[in-house]
Amino acid sequence: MTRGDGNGSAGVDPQQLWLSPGRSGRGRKPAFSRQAITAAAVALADAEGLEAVTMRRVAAQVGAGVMSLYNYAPDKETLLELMVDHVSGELPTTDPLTGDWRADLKAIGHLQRALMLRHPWLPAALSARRSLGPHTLAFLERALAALRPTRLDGAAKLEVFAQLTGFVAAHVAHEIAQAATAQSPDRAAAEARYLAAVAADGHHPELAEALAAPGRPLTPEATFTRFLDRLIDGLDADPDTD
Amino acid sequence: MTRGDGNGSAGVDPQQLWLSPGRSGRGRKPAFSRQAITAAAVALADAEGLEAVTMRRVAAQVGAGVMSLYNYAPDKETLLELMVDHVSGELPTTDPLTGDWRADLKAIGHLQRALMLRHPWLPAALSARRSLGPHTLAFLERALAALRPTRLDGAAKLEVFAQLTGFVAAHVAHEIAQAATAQSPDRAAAEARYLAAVAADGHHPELAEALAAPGRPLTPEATFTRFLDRLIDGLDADPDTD
DNA sequence: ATCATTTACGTACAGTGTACGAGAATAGGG
DNA sequence: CCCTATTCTCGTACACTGTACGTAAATGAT
Repeated sequence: MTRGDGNGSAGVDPQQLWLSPGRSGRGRKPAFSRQAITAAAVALADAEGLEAVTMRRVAAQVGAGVMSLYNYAPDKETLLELMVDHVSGELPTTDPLTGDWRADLKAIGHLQRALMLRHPWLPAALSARRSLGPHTLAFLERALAALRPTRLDGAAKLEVFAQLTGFVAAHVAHEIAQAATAQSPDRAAAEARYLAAVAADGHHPELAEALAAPGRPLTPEATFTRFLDRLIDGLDADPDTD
Repeated sequence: MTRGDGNGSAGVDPQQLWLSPGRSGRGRKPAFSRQAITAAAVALADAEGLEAVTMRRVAAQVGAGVMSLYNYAPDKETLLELMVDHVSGELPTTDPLTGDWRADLKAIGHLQRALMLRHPWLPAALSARRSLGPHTLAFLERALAALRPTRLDGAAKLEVFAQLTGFVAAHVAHEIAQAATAQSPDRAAAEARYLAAVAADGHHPELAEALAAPGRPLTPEATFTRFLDRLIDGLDADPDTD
């Protein structure tokens, strides 16, 4: 019992998903499509957040029976992967590159951030999910092209892309959380009150000082740009310089 | 629609948790403790992952009835916050700082990474959770102290800490996922086969080349250090230089 | 002893993902 | 044209989730 979970010997290709829808013409015609189901799930997540994406609600959205969804995705995890790749299709992959790999990489980071702001559930859905659907791959291809002027080896380029994506996701998640508390006055007030109390207890002098001298607030955009620039400017074109 | 999501009017202090255990002596004595319950939940997560942390299993672990847990934490979300702060207590906060703020910040990053590797559920639990328990605050205090030599204003220091934490979490999440697939031979083989197929389709020349010239593999440790150094070395001590 | 207060926890309920299987639709072969 | 294999739809059922509610027990103050 418990779950059987058995990661021991599942043994199915996790990427078989992306290959071969493979209709053989025989049998009943599908009444829905992966596209439609995925799009419905995305619409639901956009409107009400990731936790609103339940099999029942997605089914209702597309007008299908709940169990019919399982003909298009073997389980909910997979549906989430489909969602991630679906919205990744919004990322442009044909704009010309400038040839300045740092500038190109920064542009890629900004594209990712914009996508995540448009789909606030994306950072959460992305974390720990490592799927590589066609749209994700197309964007990866573009990032690798941007990195061509560097002399990084293949593994290092892939690592840079993963790192960049993770960094942007972490930043946007933080950004969204901050915006959410800022938009709810009572929540913001409660947090401010709590921090003030902590600062007043005498055990957190640095925090007290930081809160006392906040500085002028920057736009999230500016903060993101600053950190992204720092990260990318720090990257080295040649791996063997240290 | 779009974002409304309806957090509209919850309105309870989210930080009241950390203040006032406030026993007035009256009434039945508690048979358990927040500490014990939190520790049990952490042990469960360490052993079987975050999804094994259910109220029923935690209760069984500490020998309590399920509903008794709700006397110690108002809901599961809160229990997760308690868990985060609990393990944050493992972070040292009294080692002397060197005065070299970059080196100190790097050390802080390495401490965070070590903690997350010890508790692999931590990156997931951390993402989108923005609680500030006493241990988290103590560590924040330390980070602020490390940043004292800079001329950053308060908000910028806090931002640096949040950014660093997010960066480390993203990296470790990636690192853990990678280690997991590497450890399961069939999964790794399936992924390799899939990528090889994609590389062979002719539409992903950059990916094909990257896979063909992987370079010698680096340890996760080395990769982390490299990126962390890049990020921190890129930080500026003075906010007004651009 | 009474009473207000606090905690313990059994029961119950709405909601989750999904296994199973019965029925409907389709296409090819006789 | 029926037959049959195949593919799809989807109702029902089950194990499991978080937690609201209510009752019973324990405690300190009066």
